[in-house]
Amino acid sequence: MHIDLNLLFSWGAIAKEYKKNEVVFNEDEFANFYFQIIEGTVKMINLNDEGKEFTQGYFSEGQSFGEPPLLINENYPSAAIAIHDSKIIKLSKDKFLKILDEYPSIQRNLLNLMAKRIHSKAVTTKAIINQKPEYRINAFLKAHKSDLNNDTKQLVYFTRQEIANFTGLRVETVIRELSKMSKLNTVKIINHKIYY
Amino acid sequence: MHIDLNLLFSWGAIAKEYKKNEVVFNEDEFANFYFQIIEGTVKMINLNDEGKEFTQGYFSEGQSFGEPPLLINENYPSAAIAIHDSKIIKLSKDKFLKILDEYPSIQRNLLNLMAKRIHSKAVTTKAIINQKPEYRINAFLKAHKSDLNNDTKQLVYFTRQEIANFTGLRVETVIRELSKMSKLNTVKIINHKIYY
DNA sequence: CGGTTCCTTGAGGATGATCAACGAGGGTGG
DNA sequence: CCACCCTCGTTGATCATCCTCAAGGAACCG
Repeated sequence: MHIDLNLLFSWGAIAKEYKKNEVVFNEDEFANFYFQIIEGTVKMINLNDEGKEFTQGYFSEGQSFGEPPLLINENYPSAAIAIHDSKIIKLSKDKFLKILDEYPSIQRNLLNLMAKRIHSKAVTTKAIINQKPEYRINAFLKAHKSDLNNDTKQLVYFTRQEIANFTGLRVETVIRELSKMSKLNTVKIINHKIYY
Repeated sequence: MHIDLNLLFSWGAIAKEYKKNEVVFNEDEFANFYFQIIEGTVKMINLNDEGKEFTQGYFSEGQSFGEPPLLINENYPSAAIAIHDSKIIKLSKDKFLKILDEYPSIQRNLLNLMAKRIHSKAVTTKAIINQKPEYRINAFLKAHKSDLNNDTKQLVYFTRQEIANFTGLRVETVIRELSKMSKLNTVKIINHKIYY
């Protein structure tokens, strides 16, 4: 979902620039703003005690993120960090809630977006719980396939470290598992690049 | 969230009885109905290839479940099974969607519910990914604490098997971990019952 | 061409799963 | 009342798997 930029600006939203690796909000911080990406990419992550990173999701151009806590007066369960230089539009919580009230179609879009997110989180959790690294990686690759064309394998634009962060595995495990999978022809690896 | 029963009936909903262990819907089945529990309890689960069960959630009296696929034309990512004899109200998908259109306040309630679900799924995923059994169990216990009173420990109404299914661990691990935790006084175990 | 990020491989170890066997409690019907 | 059953809890031994640590190689970019 995304809300029309002119509408956002007319309600007093401002665009803010974030440098690569800059924090948009932190875990356990209270939610005060609606965020929508104009350009760039943001990741939502959790860090555990040992500093291991788990990625909840990536968001890019045209996408909003971090809405649920706005609706339920909660703190953010994860941190948001720009992974490229990004331009992000911010609107205060109360204005955002007013927009939802005034524009039923926006509220409906948001509802559908939430439904999609829940669905994909259920799928993700299911894959992660399945233990076996191969399942996790496969599920990740399937979920993040841009094109659903089955015939030809497509380049995967994620590093092995990123796949590890998404699947809760370690890089080395991802590497070893991917090379197993390439032997079984589940993926193709050409010149270190992954095709799925 | 729950929708007023009279309203549901006036739109043609019917109440159906389910026996203990009866399937309400299966994983990968297409979503045709809105479900709301009148009495009883339903669990949403996934089974992996080896038949190991992972619990996505429990739902009881007054709660609805399985809504997201209705909104996005998707199949169910998990199965729903009655864990007690239950009475559940069913309303067809198109009628449900019409209700959402006609009653903005219901749509808004659903939106808030979805926000809550996403939030708690994020928290769950975070805990599970944290690897360490102790974290997972602790997070589970905290999330399912009925009362937020910190002073006195309360009885936990889950079997060790259920905790295992929620956390993706095995029963034996849960048992061993719980007895470790009782030595550290994180939980109390009296006569096999868990207090947290 | 120097630095940074990413990928790769091996060896060793910790940990949770698995398997197997048994104990404990609660409810029901004879 | 007690004998049985069924579900739940417990314990120990062994095993497979993924993590950890360490070291080095490859690709890319200004």
